[in-house]
Amino acid sequence: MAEHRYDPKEIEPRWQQVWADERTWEVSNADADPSHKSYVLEMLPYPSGEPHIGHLKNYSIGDAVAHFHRRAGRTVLHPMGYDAFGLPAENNAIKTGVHPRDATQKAIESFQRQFHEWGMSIDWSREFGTHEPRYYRWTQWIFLQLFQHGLAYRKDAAVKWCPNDATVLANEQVVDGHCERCGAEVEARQLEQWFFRITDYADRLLDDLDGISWPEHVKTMQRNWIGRSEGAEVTFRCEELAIDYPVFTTRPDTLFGATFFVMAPEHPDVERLAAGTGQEDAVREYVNHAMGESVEERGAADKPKTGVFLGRHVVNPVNGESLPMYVADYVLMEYGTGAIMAVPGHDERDFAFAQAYDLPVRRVVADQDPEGELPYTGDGPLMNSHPDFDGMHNREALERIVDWLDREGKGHKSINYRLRDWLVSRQRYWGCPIPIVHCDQCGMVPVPEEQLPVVLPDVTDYKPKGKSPLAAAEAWVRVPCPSCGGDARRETDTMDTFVDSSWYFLRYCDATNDDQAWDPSVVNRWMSVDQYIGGVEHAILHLLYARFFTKALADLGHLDVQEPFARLFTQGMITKDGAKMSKSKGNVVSPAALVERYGADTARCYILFIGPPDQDADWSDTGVEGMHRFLGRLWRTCATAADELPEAPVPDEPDADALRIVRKAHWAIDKVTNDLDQRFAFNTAIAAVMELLNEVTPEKRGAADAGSVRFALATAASLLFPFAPHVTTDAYERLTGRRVWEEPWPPADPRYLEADTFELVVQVNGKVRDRVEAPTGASEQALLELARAQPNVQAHIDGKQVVKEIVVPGKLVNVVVRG
RNA sequence: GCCCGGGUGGCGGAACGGUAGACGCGGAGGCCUCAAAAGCCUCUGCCCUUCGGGGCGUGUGGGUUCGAGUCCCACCCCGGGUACCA
Repeated sequence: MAEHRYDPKEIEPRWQQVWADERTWEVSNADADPSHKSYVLEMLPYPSGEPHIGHLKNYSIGDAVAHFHRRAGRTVLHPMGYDAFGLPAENNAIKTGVHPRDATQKAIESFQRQFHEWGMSIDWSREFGTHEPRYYRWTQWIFLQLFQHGLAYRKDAAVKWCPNDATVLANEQVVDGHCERCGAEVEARQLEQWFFRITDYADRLLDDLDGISWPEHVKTMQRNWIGRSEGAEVTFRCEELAIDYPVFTTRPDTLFGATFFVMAPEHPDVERLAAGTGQEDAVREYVNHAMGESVEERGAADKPKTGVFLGRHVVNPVNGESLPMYVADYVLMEYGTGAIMAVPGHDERDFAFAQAYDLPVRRVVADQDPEGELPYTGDGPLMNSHPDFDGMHNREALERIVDWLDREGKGHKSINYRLRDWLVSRQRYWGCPIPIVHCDQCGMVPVPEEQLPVVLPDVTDYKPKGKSPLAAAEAWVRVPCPSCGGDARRETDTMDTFVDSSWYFLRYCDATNDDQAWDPSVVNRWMSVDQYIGGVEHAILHLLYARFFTKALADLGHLDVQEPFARLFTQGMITKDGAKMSKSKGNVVSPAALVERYGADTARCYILFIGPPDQDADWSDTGVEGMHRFLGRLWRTCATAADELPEAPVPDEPDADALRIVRKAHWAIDKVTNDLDQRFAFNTAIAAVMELLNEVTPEKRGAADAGSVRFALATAASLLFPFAPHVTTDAYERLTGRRVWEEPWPPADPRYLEADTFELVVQVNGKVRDRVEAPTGASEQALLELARAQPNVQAHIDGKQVVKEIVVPGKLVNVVVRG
């Protein structure tokens, strides 16, 4: 008899070849029927170097979901592509002179090879890179759609500038005052840039979060980022200069407590306010200093409050009081109106400023203790305000005061957002060109659709110089104006790469369409993505932008869905020895090395077995060995059984040993199905298959008949298929002659889920005192009698008074005694 | 500071308010072998034991309950997000 040895190096390529030859995972748009389609998508990779362990986890999760959905009878769209534009390839080009396209292409090939070696069930007919003209042609088309509908615009604004990458950044790309990418300290600059009007969608982006199945913490992060605040805009007049200054406040109920007024250093009126007051020099000096501060310095929370008197006053509209005006850097120009009313009694920042500059503090909201410590930011009845409002709860007074202001023309309800418009232009080379031509006569002219794509030209110098390297491609820049035909120049900025990834999920639906970005009738049938899977680091940027694009494109009539990702799963990080893997730490686990040593099935299974996939997990080298042993045992047991045991059906009345393993098989079906369907509990699903196999090994299965053993083993292979597709396919074929991916997901037979007897747990005063075999359908009375008959139970209740008896049918009995 | 997660054996982790520690790793002993590798079997939370069993155990302190890792209150520690947003 032939010795069976588990050899992934032989098994895995053999089945990968079958899947490639037969294009097993391709789906036709004709089969996209909303009643049974499933769109399973993992975030597309940025192709740089080799795939890392996080990719393996991401795509192992996605592939398991895709397989499970397929075998549950759904038509699964499971595509793959590459987010290929971006700075790392360009920075590499500056260093080495290698064209970013070549470096990117090399990385893409490495990703492609490994995805194949991992056995991922991907529809390769829909593959693309976002750097290919056949893709970015449509990125440009979308830009023009937004431009033509006023959602893309150019304006001069204070923007965040990364001096190292020599480009502007979106607000979302600035982390603690530093460039998200390179870590350099970000500067503020006044520049004319391109923006997308995402703020128009703030309310919808907020409201529609309620309708999607996303992790609550991701929704919370988006809500905080959008930062909707309800309040009022209130007008304070500077009589000396006859200028009205509106301020935004969320606490109009504290208007009577305002004792001074503060403007941001960037406020355009600061200089003219100070003019002629004797404060000019002090103000100018302060403003210059504030402007010179880095974003990080200025943003430090514990920074002492500083500011300078402007020499002017404004009138508080509710009581006519005259309030001194200050300029202080704790007020931000980009939020609200760039000016605030200061209520030191009920705002910590205003209080700190008042302390520093010896300004009056007035309590206008009573605390539990009316003379309690200030500042008090909580609620309570108003005091020291106005006879009409004193004693009224501040939340009610808030409404009344705003109504009053409105009637008097001094203010009105208002809503403010933290969200800013999305700055999308970049002064860099390796990105999608913005399809706009600047003409002295006609202004900004969109490149006509039929001339798309505007192809990214080759340049020799990628180095950023404060303007795009494309500006050096003179022959490319100079074009006739599409409108008047006169001399004109192309826009030389490129788009933020987040633009590329904000619509790729739409292109997958109709990836080979050369006539349009997509056919709406096709997209409407595949979308929304049923299950999206990726890292939580994209909780704000990518996910917010993609939602915005989807809504904007829907408004323009190009698709019918409002939300791109119906369900989201965010995976945890894989660490090594508790630390993030990095080349500098030398603790990188390479998927390629893993697959080489153990095979893809082991690598994929272990990464899912290691713990709940949404949590961080620490890599263990010995843990992988264990998984490899398990897969080897599974394959060997199946292969041997296929050779040695005759083919036979499961008997109608299996004997005791057979019944045990058939029951275990159905238990495992039930468990794995639930773990996959209801939760993302891959770790416990795999553990259930391990338990099943442990019952069916030759040493453990006793006298079970061949049919029952074959059934249990085939079931184990079938259930493990979504995680370890090669070894299970091979084992299943040996046992049944059929292809497991063509088999429907097995149903659990309820007849086998419940046994004739169960183990009754007997407690006395909540402590387990015995366990005893009991018939499944026994009455409560019968269970009680059985329980009390046990000697050890007797010993614990003997001589004591039975106070109460609890019976949980099918589970336990608890006898409560006293004395 | 605020908002989320999370604290369970030597380790990763299981556990509808009902047997805490499934499954795996690691460890101990054994089988097979001339020997090894591979494989297989048994045991493995801590303490006590007359070997029947008993006591203690899920970050800490309270509470609810016949019964709490699970629910409630207060607190401690770790991780993440966010922070002059008026």
